[in-house]
Amino acid sequence: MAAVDHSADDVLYVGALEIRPSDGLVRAGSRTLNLSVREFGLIVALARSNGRVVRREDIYRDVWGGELRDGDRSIDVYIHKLRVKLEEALPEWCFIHTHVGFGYRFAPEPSHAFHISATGR
Amino acid sequence: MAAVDHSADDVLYVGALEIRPSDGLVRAGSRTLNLSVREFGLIVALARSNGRVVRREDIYRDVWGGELRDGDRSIDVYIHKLRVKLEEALPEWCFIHTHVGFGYRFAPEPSHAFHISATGR
DNA sequence: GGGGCCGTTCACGAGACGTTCACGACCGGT
DNA sequence: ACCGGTCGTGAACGTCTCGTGAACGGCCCC
Repeated sequence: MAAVDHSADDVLYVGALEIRPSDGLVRAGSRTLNLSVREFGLIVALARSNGRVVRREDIYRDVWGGELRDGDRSIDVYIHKLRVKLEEALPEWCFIHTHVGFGYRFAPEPSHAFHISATGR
Repeated sequence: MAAVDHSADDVLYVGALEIRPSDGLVRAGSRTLNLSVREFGLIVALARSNGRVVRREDIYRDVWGGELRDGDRSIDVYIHKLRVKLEEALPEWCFIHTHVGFGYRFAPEPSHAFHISATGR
C-alpha cells in the first residue's frame, strides 16, 4: 500500500460503520465485517474522503499502488464485493454511490430497496 | 480537530446549491445530485459567472472545447437536462434563465410555477 | 497433494451518456 | 399574415461505462 501519512486516522465513522484503519477491522452496528486486504483498503480509501467523489485513478493509487492500467476492472470487482458485504450487514443503507465518469462516493444513504424513492434517485 | 479537511478548493454557492468543481459533485440542500460529466461541466461553467449572461459560444468552448458549430444543439439539450434535475431537487427555485439571442444566466430565483399555475393566471 | 481463500482477468449484458434529428412554440421583421 | 431564426423538448441511436457471475492461477495451511 502506498505510504500515505495519516496523522488522524484513529477511527472513521460513516453512518453505522466504524472503521479502524490501524486495527484492520470494520464494525457495522454490532457485527464485525470480515474483509480481505483489498476490500479493507478500498473501504478505508473511500471512507477517508467522506462525502466526496473519489476518482478511480486515485483509488487505485491508494489501494493497489501504481497507476491504473487501461481496462483494469479490479476496482469494479472489489466495489461489488464490498457492496455485497455492506448490504448483507446493513441492508437498509447504501454506502457506495457510482458517479459515472467521475468515480465513487462513500456516504450513508437510505437504501432504495426498502423505500422506493420519493425524490428520485 | 481531526476535521475532514477538504483540500481547500474553490466551492461555489448559488442559492441552496453547493458546487465543488474539483470533487465533481453538486449538493442541493442535503441531497447530492447525480450529474453526468457534461451536465457537471455545464453547471460549473454557468455557476462560475454567477449572475451574468453567458454566451453559448463561451459555454461551448468551456465545457465541450473547440468552437460551437452552426446547428449544434448539444447545449440546448444539456440545459434542459440540467433544468430537469435542478427542478427535481429544488422545485421552488429556478436557476437557469434564458436570454434569447444572448445566452443563459445562472441565478436562484423563486419558481413561478408555484405561484402562477395554481391561480390559473 | 488437496482444499480454501484471494486477487486478477474474462465475458456478457444492462444501463448511462452524448449527439443528432424532428417537431413545435415563440418572436421579430417585413 | 408570412417567414426565418432561436429555443424547448422528446426520441432515436451508437458508444462507452459499469455491474456481475465465473474462470484461472497463486498462496497458505492442514
